Parts: sequence; structure tokens; C-alpha cells
Amino acid sequence: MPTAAAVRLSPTSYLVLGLIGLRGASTPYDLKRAVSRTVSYFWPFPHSQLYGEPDRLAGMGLLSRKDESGGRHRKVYTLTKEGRRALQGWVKSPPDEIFEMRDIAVLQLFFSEFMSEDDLVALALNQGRLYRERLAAYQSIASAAGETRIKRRRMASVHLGIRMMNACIDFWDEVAKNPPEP
Amino acid sequence: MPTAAAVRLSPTSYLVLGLIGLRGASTPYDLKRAVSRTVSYFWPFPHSQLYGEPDRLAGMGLLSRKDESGGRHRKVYTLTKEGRRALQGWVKSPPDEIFEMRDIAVLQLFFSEFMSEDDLVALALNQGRLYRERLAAYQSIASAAGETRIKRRRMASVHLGIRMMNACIDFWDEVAKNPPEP
DNA sequence: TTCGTATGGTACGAAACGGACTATGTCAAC
DNA sequence: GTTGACATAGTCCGTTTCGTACCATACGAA
Repeated sequence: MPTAAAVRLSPTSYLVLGLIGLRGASTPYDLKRAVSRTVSYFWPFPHSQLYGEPDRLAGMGLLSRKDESGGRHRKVYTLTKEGRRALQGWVKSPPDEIFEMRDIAVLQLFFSEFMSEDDLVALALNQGRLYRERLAAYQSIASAAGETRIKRRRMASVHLGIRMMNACIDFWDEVAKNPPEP
Repeated sequence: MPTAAAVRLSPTSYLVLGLIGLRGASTPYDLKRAVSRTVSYFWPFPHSQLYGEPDRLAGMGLLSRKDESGGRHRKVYTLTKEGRRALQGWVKSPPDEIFEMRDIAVLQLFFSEFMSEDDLVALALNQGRLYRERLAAYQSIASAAGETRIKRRRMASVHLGIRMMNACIDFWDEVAKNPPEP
């Protein structure tokens, strides 16, 4: 059996380990739904990877797999002791980089010398709307969490999301209100 | 000659058109340096693409190419009339999505139930440091721009960067000061 | 003439993407 | 108990991106 150290794990690998760690025994489909509600906001990737990746991790001894006996015979994965150790090792090593972002609207803003002021205002207003929608979504997650007993640490990321949305709303509102001259 | 409309252009394609539009005639290497100083902050991608992409765009008639006669015989690209039109069409269509981000530290925060409080504080302090460094870089760009006569629109994105850095600094400082219980 | 270094460019296997497509179970109605 | 509709669950595969190690060229200094 290849050891965990022999192969470089990607962030997505740790994401899978982490989610299974938090949720307990999970099928790929469980992960797919959990991802779309949670981590996809700060680590997006295609769901098709959630079908291959667990088997790779199982091959490395980080997950154990057993198949459901009835129904769809889905594959159910659980963290092994080594898997938990790998996960704990990873969370203890702070990354030496900040987030990476891709923002088409800012790209257009950077090239806004090729558009009219009206177009720039339209862009800004539209971004404002989109960020407000997302902010509302985050706020409803946060307030729903207040009622149920969701773990505080797991919720912390939502508060970062809220701050970021507010920063973006302020910025784009300012652009709309007072568009920079070319 | 295939028309521009026949092929779907990626954001990276528009980025190349846009940079050449702003800078005028450019070689791939010029673009590589310009990218690393500017747009890579909000649209990162490997520099190797800057060698293939211009030829693709030239094939579509959006760029014109001529080779330097002496020295390295580098390829020099200029925006054609069609290229400028494609760029202008693109900047006028506001995206219907907000930025996409990938943040390893937030991933670790989300899984922070697997770490001690000390480790969480260490993570937060480290992020705070990194964000402050980046903030300083953005501020020096902004203040350098105040002196030289850099276009206001081109600079606007830096101010968003500054707001984002501040939001992140505030968040991580708060985590460090008052780490959430598990 | 060579050497060192910054400049400039290439190549290519490995991952990631993404979205269309297929299959499976469940439950309600007949 | 058979049908059909719908939500669930999973697969497939061609296309793009990635990333980074490596190669090549110019040019000034010694």
C-alpha cells in the first residue's frame, strides 16, 4: 500500500477528507450536496471530481470504503486513522499565500477605457445587485445558524463572506455614484 | 478567414486584446510583464498562454502580427479594427456573476475543528501578515499613480483591492483576537 | 572570446473542467 | 402490479488549463 506521504495531495483531496471528517460516513453524492452548500463558495470545482477522488484517497489508505448492501449499492467512505492524521497535519500548516480570485467585472473595469461612462455605471450597478443577492444568501445562512446549533468554527467563513460582500458593494456603489474619468 | 463570432473567446482572450489595446503594439514578453504587474491580481493564469493566444487571435483577424526585423525577431501584435470592436463589445456586456475565489486559509478555517485553538490563532495571525503585505503593495501602487499621470479608470481596481485587503485583515484579526469555540 | 546574466520562449505530461448524458430508485395513481 | 414521473445518483470524455522545467538568444563586461 502506497503511503500518504508518497503522493502529493491537492487542496481538493483535503477538502474531501475534511468533509468526510466533519460529516462522518459519506457517499460521493452526499459530498456533492454538501460541497454545493458550503465549500464551493471558497473552493469551487466540478462535482465530477467527487467520484474519482475518494477512490484515490482510499487507495492511499486515507479513507476506507464499503458498499451499501441494498439499493444503489452506493460507495460509502469513512476517514481512517491515517486519513485523520493527514487532515490534522494539513490544517496545522498555514498557507503562505492569500486567496486567489478571478473577477471578470474587474477585468472589464480595468479595460473600461474602451467603454462609455454609462456602460461603466451599468456595470457597477449590476455588480451591486449581484453582490447584494449573495450577501442576502450569506446572511440567511448566518441567521439560520444562530437558531440551530451549528458549530461556530464552521460558520466563521460565512462572516468573512459577509465582510467581502460589503466591501464589494461599497466599492461598486462608489463607482456607480462617482465613475472615474477615463 | 474565420470570423470572430465563430469562435468563443475566453476571458483570457479578452485580456490579451485589452492589454494590447491599452499598451499598443506588444510582444508576448511585454504582455507577460504587464500581466504580472497588473491583471494577474484579479485574473491569474500561466504565462505560457501568452505565447499561443495572440496567434489564435491573429488567426481570427483580431490582432495583426509583424515580426521584428533585427534582434530576436520577436512577434509584435497590434489590435485590428475587428479586434477593437470585439473588445468594445465585450466590455459592454456586464457579467451576471460575481468573482470566484479560492482560499486555502478559509478551507482550513472551515475544517478548523481538527485543529487546536493555538493553531487557529497562528493561522489567523499569518493571514493577517500576508494581507498586510499585499495591502502595502497596493497602496504603493496607488500612491505612485497619484504622482505619475496614470489613468483613473485603470487604477480603480487597485482601490477595490485595498478594500478587500482591509476586509480580510479585519476578519482575520478578529479571529486571532477572539477565536471561535469549536 | 568567453562568460554571466537577464531576457525571451517552448514544450508537454498531468490536472481540471464542465456539461451532457445515463441509470436507478421511489412513490403515487390507476 | 404496472406505468410513469420525478428526484436522486453517477459517468464519461473531449477540451482547456496548468505549471514548471527547460531551452535559447542577446549583450555587456572582463
